[in-house]
Amino acid sequence: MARNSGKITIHDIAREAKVSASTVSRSFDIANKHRISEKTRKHIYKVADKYGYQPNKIARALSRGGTDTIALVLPDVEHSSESEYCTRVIMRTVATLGNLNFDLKIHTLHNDESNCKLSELLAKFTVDGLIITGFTTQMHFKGSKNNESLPVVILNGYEIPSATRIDADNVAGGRLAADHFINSNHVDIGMLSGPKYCCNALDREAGYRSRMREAGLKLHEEWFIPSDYGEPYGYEAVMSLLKRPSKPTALFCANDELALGAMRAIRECDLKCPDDISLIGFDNFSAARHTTPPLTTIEQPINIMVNEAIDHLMKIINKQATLKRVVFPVELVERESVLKL
Amino acid sequence: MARNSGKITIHDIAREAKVSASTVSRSFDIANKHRISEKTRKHIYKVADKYGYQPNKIARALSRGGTDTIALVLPDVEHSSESEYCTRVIMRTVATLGNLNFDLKIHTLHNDESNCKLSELLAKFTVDGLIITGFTTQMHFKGSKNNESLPVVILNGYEIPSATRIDADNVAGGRLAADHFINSNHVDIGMLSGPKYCCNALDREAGYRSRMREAGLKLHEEWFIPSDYGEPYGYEAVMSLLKRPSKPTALFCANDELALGAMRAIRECDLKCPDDISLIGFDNFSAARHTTPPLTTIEQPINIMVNEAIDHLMKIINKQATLKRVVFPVELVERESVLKL
DNA sequence: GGGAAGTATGCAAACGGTAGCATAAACCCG
DNA sequence: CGGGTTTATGCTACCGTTTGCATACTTCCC
Repeated sequence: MARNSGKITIHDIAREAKVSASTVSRSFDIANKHRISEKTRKHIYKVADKYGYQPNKIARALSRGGTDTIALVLPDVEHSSESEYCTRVIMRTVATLGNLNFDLKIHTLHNDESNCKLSELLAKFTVDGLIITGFTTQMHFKGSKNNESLPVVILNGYEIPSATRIDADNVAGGRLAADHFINSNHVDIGMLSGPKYCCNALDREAGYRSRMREAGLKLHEEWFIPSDYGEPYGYEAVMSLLKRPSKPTALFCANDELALGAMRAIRECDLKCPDDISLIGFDNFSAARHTTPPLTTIEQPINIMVNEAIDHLMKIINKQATLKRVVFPVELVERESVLKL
Repeated sequence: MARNSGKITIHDIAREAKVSASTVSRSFDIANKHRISEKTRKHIYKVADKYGYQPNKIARALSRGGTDTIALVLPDVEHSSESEYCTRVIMRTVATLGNLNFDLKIHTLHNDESNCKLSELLAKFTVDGLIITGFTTQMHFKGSKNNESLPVVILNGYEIPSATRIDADNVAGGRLAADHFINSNHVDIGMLSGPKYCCNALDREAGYRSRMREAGLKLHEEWFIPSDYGEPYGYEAVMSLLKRPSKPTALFCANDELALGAMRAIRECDLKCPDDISLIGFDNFSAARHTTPPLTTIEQPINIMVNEAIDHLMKIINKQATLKRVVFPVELVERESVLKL
């Protein structure tokens, strides 16, 4: 039995308005392709309003063959350090989709889905397209064999064959950080380099190192400390670092949370940031402006990136575009956590 | 033209397996109501697997009259202080729904939707139910006239007629905070009382005041400072407070972000928390354990509340339950931001 | 061994729209 | 004014499932 039985349908309106169902259908076709006289449209709208009629989207989807819904696929992490990132992406996505009259579904990925075919995911989620974001480690999806481009875009994540990939220029971000330290005359610099398995952390480190090399700076390997993302890890890393005889004067942190932990460690060792140790973070998450001192950090243009992701996804859905790779520039937002020597 | 043309359908499988479409359909009916011989089921599964067939959920939805998806409705705030809350609720919701084979949609509310009928929202979003969360100010939805209970639950938000409401016991939370200060022998206590229009802040304040009154404490109205939620507001409030001749020895903050701002202000005035001013927050968001000092705060059982919301929503959808009002107990998690006098 | 009871399957009518084709009406213009 | 073009609408066959009812086939038991 239909759960929504009792609902009024296009036929009720047609009967009441003394027109055919097609006419009613056409009068609700937003893209006014099928023309209809303004008079009947008005008339139909009046009847529809009177009965509170709304076209049934499911029937429409079945008939048209598109759900006007896309899914945002996120890592399945309840205690995610990424909560701010997730929320920003979600909020921006619903806002942008809203203008396009698209809906948004949220899915997380379970292990048994991590190596199925992307096209199966689309069917399973009942959506027209996918934005997969935040998966920084390798994924094992199978693309389409015939190399047609699927309506899938990877946002800030590990590459998937036959899907468009959009992310921030993490390498450039690393270079920017190194640059800023170098311009402030720091020489003994290190890095909380983040997770070894995480592509964005790796890129940030690569950029940082390459700029250091260019400047002829010595790379002290013992000052490159990998760890998971998360405040406590930054804290621990810096705590252990500060016990050593020789310390860097500046530390680039692969994300802001690590920097937060670093700050706490510095404070607890009765040192001061930036006087004793300068810090640069990455992400410019909201807390960064309220730390003591406010954190200098690297920002990626998340909103723009999300918009681009959606824009391109729509083009693929409408068969107006295919594969693409976009990298967005990042920028350094300078606050007070770096000391000029 | 159907966008997903070329997909293989139940009829393809039927033809290939030399059975009727109904038989294929029945073999995919999880709730094995329509019995089918194990032999043919196996056979059909084999064929289906071979062709990678998945039943089309849209057609199923149309036929059955239910989408097996619900929508989570959130406030439309990109720079939300609530990002951690949102993410936690979203993550918990997808996880729980996943077990029920339900999908999750995310929607925000625009002004033009703020006073339509709930049943229209359900149709517009194409979902079987709604969880509306985080709207702490009054909403103007119209319920159902015939007083049947709609599949809508309000989680942590302002009441809506004819919808189930679930939230934390904010009043008790306020009492708990006052209690803790009182047990630590504080007498001159105040509150960053949060937004005046926000029902949970109001409840927290009411509980706090009532416990103070019971204990015979003097209510210094000038130490009750309302403001929006957000770190900067806490900072400003305490900054202005600290300029006054007489100050409280303890402050209850309507949420953790306010407490964070308060801590910063205290630090910048060269005072110390808790030595000079004790602080209690509300929410126990993740940063609370990493502040200096770690923040004593009140925690609401979000995961349990979300589960209850979904559980009850499912019951309404299946017509097994109606209206309900649930309040969940909160608890104080003690850390180091309160000084024992 | 023949009817009752149970089981496995097929048929066809929904579910609520959309859209191609056909038709009718209106308009245009030499 | 009559044929050509445009515009507005109706008819009907889908879209891919589910499901009530009918049917055919088994079992079973007296």
